[in-house]
Amino acid sequence: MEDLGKVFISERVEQKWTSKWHDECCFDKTVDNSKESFCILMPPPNVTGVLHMGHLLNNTLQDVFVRRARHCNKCATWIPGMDHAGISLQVKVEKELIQSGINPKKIGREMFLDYARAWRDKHGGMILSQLKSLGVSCDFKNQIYTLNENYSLAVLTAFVELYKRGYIYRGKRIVNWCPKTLTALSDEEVIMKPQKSKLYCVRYDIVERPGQFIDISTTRPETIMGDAAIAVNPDDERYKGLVGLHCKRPLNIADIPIIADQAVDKNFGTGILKITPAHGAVDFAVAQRHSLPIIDILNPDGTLNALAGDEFVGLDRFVVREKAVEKLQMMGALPKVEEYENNVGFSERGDVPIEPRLSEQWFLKYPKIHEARCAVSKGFIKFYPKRWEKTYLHWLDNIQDWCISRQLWWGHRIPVWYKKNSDRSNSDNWHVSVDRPSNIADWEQDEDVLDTWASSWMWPLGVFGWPNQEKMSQECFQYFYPTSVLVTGPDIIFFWVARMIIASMEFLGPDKKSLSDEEIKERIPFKSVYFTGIIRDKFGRKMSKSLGNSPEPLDLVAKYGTDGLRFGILLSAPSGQDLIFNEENLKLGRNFCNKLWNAFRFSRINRSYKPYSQVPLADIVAKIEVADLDIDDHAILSNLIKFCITFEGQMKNFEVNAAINSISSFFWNEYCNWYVEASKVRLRGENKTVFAVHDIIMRQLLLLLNPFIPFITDELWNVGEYEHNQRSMQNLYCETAKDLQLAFHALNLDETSIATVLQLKEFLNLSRRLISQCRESKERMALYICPPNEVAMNILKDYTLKLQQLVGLEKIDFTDKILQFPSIQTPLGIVYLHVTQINTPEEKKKLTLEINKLSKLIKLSEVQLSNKEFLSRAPAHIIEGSKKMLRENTFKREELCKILSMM
RNA sequence: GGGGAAUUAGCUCAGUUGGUUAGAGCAUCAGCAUGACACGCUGGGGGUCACUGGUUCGAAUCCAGUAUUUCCCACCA
Repeated sequence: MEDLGKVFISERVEQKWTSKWHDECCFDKTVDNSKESFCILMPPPNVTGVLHMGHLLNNTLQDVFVRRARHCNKCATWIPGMDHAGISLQVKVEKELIQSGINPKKIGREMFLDYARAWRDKHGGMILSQLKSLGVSCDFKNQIYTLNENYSLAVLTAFVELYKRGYIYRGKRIVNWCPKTLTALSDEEVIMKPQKSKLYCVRYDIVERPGQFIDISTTRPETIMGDAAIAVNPDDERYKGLVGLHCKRPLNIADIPIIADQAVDKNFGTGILKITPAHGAVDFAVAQRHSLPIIDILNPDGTLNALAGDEFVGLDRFVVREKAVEKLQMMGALPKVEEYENNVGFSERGDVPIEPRLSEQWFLKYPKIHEARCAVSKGFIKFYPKRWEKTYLHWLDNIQDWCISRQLWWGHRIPVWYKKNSDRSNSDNWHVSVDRPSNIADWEQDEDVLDTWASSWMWPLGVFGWPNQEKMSQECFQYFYPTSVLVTGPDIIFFWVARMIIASMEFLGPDKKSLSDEEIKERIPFKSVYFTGIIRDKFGRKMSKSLGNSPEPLDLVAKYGTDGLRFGILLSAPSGQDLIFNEENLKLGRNFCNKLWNAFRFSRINRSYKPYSQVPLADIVAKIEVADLDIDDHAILSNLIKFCITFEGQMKNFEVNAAINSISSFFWNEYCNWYVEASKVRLRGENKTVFAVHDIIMRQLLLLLNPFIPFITDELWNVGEYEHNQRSMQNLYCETAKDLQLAFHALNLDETSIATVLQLKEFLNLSRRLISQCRESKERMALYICPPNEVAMNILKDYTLKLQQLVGLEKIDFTDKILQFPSIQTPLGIVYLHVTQINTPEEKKKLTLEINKLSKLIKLSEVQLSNKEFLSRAPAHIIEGSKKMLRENTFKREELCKILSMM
């Protein structure tokens, strides 16, 4: 065996294993019909993105799941991809063009797209290569990009099909308009932010009643010029007489009617609402009901147009707000201004307030809402943690039509052509098809592209080549669909998760108006959804570029090693909760790896016989001499099985954090701190059985740990020569608890050894406490033990050698007398420490304290056991337990009292 | 306004259907070069389980209410 250094140095092995895995095609998609399939689709990162902590967590989890699946004898694949990131990329390219003096709007669509593609090729896709270096085990040869020809076909086919099925329509409606990126947005892309603003009270004169006026509250005086009416609630007694009259619009002066509409809230402000049909969703609805004119005073970029009147034309909306206020004040039409906090919608990408704007867009009325609902509520798709189901269902219950067109160039261009010089509002003049019309010269294509999410929602179908049947079978759709688990953040539950489910319900299989439960089950895109937490900094803030509170993942790799980083991040990720990032945990991850490294070094140290070649578990077990097995061997092997059962359950339920803690606790506490230490005495004698037990534990740990820390485990697996000819352990089978039980059958493991070892542990702990309290010098000391019975005596006698080693004692002796030494009670008897000088008052104080504590417990038990209700209602084992405790504590107290009386 | 989640040691969190004296890791304190590991080992201290009621023989756990924190949805008057 080669010489391993004291410290595990991650970077020495990472590169090697990354290339090895990919050279050996460990992660290539294959189909093995004898095995269960397992498939994860990577949520495609934005082509514009760079690796951040969220990706790290998300992809580490996916990697853990897929690697674990491979060890569980599943035929597993993980398909990576990349999202073209519509607005995001377009904004980036525009910025770059402007910086180099090019007006992106003027160069035309084709040239812009050339620039965009060039940008993508140069800067795009950083993440995937960064992920590769983090050890993710996806099939990099099989990357899907949302603008690929095949994938685009899926996106466009979906559009065309939905149009044919009557779900897509073109409409002139109020949409969320981003004046910065000059495109419409979906409701989901609007972020509400609380803003400190002002509530202006504006005075409108009543035309028919000179000298009379009404006051109206508004936060947006710049839209007054677009007012088409003034509305009150029909039930509002105060204003009943006004309905049907007119009032004077104070800016861009005109007479506008006073109308009554239910949409007005009597209790807000003065109870009067100004109606600006082109610039508010409610207002637009009111205007439609009352056939009001629509006065659109805004340009797409947020400046005002001629309809606003000469004095405002060309000015920005916020400049106009100030000017309007000034003017109203001069006119005496502004009786009151109050400070006011309200929520304002911001454009997610542009980060400016969105403008509700009337415009013509493509809308989708969601299909298969009921089915998408059932898929989750009936448990065909399981959410982890389950509570996100409510959020999902609530969204579906309140779903609004989706504006899917974007006024951008980068993306999937809407597959609709209009007859040249014809009326576009008449659908007779449309050609809606994946293929362009044959006499293309007579047609012009819709200028817009689809919302990026209207392409990513096809992900589970598109990656498998839908709708092309040939491609689908080539991509093994039948075998891998539905995919196993989707790992993503809850922040895109509406954007993406819900929509993927809807798309799958609608498009998989024949077109049907509704689906049976069986059909829903067949169409689900994934069986489980694992929602990760959101990574926050230690102040609980989201990690973001603007706050600068996100560490650079690759720096962390350099500091803690990839394995340490992976382990650390999972350690701090309790399931179902946001996680507070703490670099301390990464240190723990690194330390864990180092501990594993050294435990391995220990298990291989000083071995005279040759390393194994190709070692199946059975061969190692066969090296054990059953007669040589001692209590610790029995206990550690029994514990290994117990721990594996726990671990398997946790992994099955996606409790990664808990699983890591179990494995860490078994490895560190049971194995390193107890078994390794206890076995040192026997290892002096080249005990084959002990070597074999170490080997079994190490081998199993490496297999179980591999999904979490793939580099170090593969390295050790090979150094340890569990496999001959330096093969990676990636696709090896990991024995289950059941397999272990079978393999250990011939060993006749005694499970009661676990309890006995627990007693020994406590005995040891208490003895050590006594020693550390009363230690007089660095010399080794002597203990005298007074066991309460034969059984305890025998346990201790068998263990004497180990005890001496573990406590570092000069001598252990047994006694049946009460000695004048400092003492402590243990489950295996009273222990006396031989000292030259005893501090009697101190000892007396200690004993009295202990006696008092016992007395309290005894009292408690007595009270409980004298309670008739308790005796008649509590289950037998609880009563028995209480009695046993009373007995034991009474006995203990008597013992201590005796010692005390002798002092 | 509607809904979700959280509240347990200084910090981060476990605590399974109520049941013996509430756990872990980190931090802290003390000790230790003990045949892998100081990225380590050993031991100690530290909790009125947010609060108030209720159900129960028995409540961190179940119920009701209160408080605080937090997230999501709705909302440019």
